[in-house]
Amino acid sequence: MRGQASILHLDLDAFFAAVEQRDKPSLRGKPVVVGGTGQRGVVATASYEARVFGVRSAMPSHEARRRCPNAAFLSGRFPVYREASGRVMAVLRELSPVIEPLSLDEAFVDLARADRVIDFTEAGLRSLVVELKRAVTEATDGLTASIGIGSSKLIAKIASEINKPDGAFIAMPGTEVELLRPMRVEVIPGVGPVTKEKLHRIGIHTVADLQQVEVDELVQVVGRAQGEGLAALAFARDDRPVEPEREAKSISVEDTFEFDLVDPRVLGEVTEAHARQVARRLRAAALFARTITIKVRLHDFTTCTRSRTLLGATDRAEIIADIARTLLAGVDTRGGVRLLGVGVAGLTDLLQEDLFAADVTELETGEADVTDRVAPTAVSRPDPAASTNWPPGADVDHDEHGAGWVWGAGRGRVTVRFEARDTPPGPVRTFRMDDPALHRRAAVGPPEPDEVPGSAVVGPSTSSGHGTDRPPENA
DNA sequence: TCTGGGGTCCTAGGACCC
DNA sequence: TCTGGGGTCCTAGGACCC
Repeated sequence: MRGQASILHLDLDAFFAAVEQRDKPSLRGKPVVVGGTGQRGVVATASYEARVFGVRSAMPSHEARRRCPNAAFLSGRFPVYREASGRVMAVLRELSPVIEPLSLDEAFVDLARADRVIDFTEAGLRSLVVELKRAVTEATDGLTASIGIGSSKLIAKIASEINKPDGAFIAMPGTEVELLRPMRVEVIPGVGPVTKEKLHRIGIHTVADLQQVEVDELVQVVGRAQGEGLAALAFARDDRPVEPEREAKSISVEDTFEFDLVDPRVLGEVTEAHARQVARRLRAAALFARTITIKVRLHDFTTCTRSRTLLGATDRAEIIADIARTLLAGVDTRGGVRLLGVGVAGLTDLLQEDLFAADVTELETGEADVTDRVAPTAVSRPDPAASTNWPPGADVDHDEHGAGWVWGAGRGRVTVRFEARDTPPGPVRTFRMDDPALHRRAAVGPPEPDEVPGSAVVGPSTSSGHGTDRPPENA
């Protein structure tokens, strides 16, 4: 904790859904749900209109559909979100070079290390917030953010939640403990459903309750690290710095299948495809990994992980794939596999090929891992006429009707609404999926290698700018 | 017809070393 | 012929975050 309210936390409001409403005029003011649209999908973001119906992040999509059948359910356009996020981060970086993005829609800023002189009085911070909110909205063509300012990460983050959406709260030094007192324990980051339940069981419901209890008792209930952490946070004691460049500790790719997979051959192919993707990301980051992990979620939702650590680090798809396959062989998958993941950890930027694993490199060499041989969705979706090529919300162009987005798809047909960010709500038309005049724009979802010749997709796709000619900032 | 995908951090036990 | 301690690395699982 610092003597000044010098940490700022920014949180974009209902970010994914807000981007969709920005780009799809007919959805403005209406419930929008972005997330997995399949049987096993969950909600990533719900617009505030959808939240009225009780739709929440992480809720299964079928439950969201039950609660709000009239919402638009969209599968998400991540290149577009990345582009908007990049613009917001650039605005923050103008304020201070010391920013720590937590995700696409959240970041901390260290105002104490700003390039310019900052007025840390309440009035000064208030006008900074007004200016910042205006800059974010301008840079993103209409998105809003909520901002919190305080003397620590804890307080800044909690403050940004207080007047959400499109709000701000400045917690001046000295007011922190009183601010926290009446709040429920789960406002403290790190207190999830399990910890909350444990605390409830010993009579702790509010931060005030937490302030009364002995550290030893806390440690007994929730463990050493968390107990001591909570005891400090209850009194707003938090000196965690804003860390601009945190290095990645692991890289992983996983996939939940529409139907449980049983066929060991198919599981092997998925493992290999994931391994290739992991290797590609390792190489893109110029990193090498020493530990290979697989994650298997079985039909009954039990999850197990298996890992092996090599003597030296690698970035080779064949080695990662071979070890992953060996690890998978040690798991009983006969009951069916719901999710399969491959990950790596122990990352370094030095190459040191494993002596034993070197045996398997003879299996395959060369550029075989540039494209996926098996797209997981292809194996999990036996139906070739499926609408996976036309995910709801995806950008399309029609030779005659122009720019639009996928309203829905099925039975060999695609319904498109023709509108864009700067047009009025547009008309809806239906086409055959193989209509040659109809084209997908942004590459969202399963990789389509033919669309991106010779290069992996890095950063926003060229089509994601919706008429802007600005180059991507964060590629 | 329940329950994503990408991560981080912590815990606990066993091997191994000094 | 009794049972040290500390430290590190590895593996597996789990809570939590957005």
